Amino acid sequence: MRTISPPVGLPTLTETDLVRQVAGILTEAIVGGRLGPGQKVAEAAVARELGISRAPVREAARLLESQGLLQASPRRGFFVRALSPEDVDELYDLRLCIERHAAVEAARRLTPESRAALRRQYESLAEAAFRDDPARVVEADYQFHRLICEIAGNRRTLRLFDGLAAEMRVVIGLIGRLYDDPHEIARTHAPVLAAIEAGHPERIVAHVDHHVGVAWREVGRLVRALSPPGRAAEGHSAEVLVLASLSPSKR
Amino acid sequence: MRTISPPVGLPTLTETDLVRQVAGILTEAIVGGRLGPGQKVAEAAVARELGISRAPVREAARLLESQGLLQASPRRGFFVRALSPEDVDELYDLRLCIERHAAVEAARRLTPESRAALRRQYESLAEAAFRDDPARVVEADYQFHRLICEIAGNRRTLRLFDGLAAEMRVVIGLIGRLYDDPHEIARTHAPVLAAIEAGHPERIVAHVDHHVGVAWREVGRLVRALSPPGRAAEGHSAEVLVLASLSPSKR
DNA sequence: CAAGCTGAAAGTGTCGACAATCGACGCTTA
DNA sequence: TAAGCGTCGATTGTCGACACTTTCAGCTTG
Repeated sequence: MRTISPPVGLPTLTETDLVRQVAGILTEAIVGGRLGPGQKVAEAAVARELGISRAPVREAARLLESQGLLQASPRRGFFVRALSPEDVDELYDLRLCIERHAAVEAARRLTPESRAALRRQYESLAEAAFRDDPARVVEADYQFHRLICEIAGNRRTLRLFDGLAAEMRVVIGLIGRLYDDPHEIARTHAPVLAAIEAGHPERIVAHVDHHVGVAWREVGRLVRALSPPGRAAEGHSAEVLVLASLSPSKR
Repeated sequence: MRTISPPVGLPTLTETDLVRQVAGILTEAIVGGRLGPGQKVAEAAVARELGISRAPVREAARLLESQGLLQASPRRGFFVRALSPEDVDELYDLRLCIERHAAVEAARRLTPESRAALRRQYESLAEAAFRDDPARVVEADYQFHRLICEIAGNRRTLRLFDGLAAEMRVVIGLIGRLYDDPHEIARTHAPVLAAIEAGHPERIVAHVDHHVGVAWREVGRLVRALSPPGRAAEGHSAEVLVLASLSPSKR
């Protein structure tokens, strides 16, 4: 689970919270592709597999529902949210909207430290691309954009970004390697970094628009290609889910 | 409870869901000011008062936590989120960001029907302002902006807007009458409506910026004024909460 | 008199159980 | 043979209970 934005003044209490643990496990299973879109998430099965009762599972499912990862159907249970092409458009439309704003704001607030961090993140991305490591490219890509939101300094925007990213990862996890040419990522990220460092709002917006737009079209194309026959993952929930086990702290 | 986006093709099933009912009741109590910021929401007390068990209350509380209305403190319970001046800034920063975008998009997608609906909403607002009815002004104001997001056609943006609005209403409900001069609302809304109808992106952004900016400063000022001594509402949870009762359908 | 300690009370986290409901299978019937 | 209906199993929605934690009032002590 990503660093949950520390509420206000709470000491970021123990993570020995079954609900959050289960939410993390389910999230990981979903974005990792082990739970495919449309697949049912039976609370009893999850509880049995994790060796806990159904109550924490229910609450975790409710949490993930509010994040858009699961979809609740009353009296029928929870299902992994299946993303339609329209969903992808909505997701990217919203993401572009906030990321433009965040990038401009990040440039305004850029400090030597955050600037260095952003550069480091870019380097890490470029290296992953150079090594042709799709998984790490996706991760570094995500972290780069997340860092921009973080530097912008609006915790709500950051939380929103995390939520959008989680939803998208359902798709991305499915697709596996997102880009045919990993090097293209580095190429489209560089101008964004440069624009933020230069601090010209119009240029920032233009480059963010271009960069996110590329990803938008790419993902949209892939989802559209997968969408009609994508019902293959309607698997039954009877089978074992192979969830990650709970941390050994408790039980 | 807002119109839950009809999943895929489901017939918008029964709302006889205790969890959602409780969530609605608590939301109403919070935005209505009966539960003040920082006040504890003891699940046992709520369950007792509503005559149900704690399980649905817990899940509803988690739902509201994800919406930002409540704040969970492990092992200590749920508290009504108290908004600091920084929170207000974050909220409005994000709201401005998406509302700009939504207004431009709404203008692009404006149909005769949606245009008429927007005008109607504006009229309703102007009338409430003319009659000097603060409660209805706040409501009509909200509905006007919500309609813009709705016309923009991105369901996620709309949901986000609803979430932000709910958080803000915690403050607004406290403040009571938001504006000293209700007529000013009508004055600052008119150019927004006109700009959307005209369809000039730059003008739309400019007017939305101005209009939301006014509200931002206004709310910010009020919250800042209330913030230091605002701890008065630290009431105990032992007292009766006077929640709205459950619909008579069940139990 | 203030500070720390101790105990009880209240409240949360989790569990197992039961009833209501949904979906599926098989049976009856035209 | 196909459509309609009833029954059964599985799963959800909700409940009450128990253990542990936190809180707070009263007491002890420096």
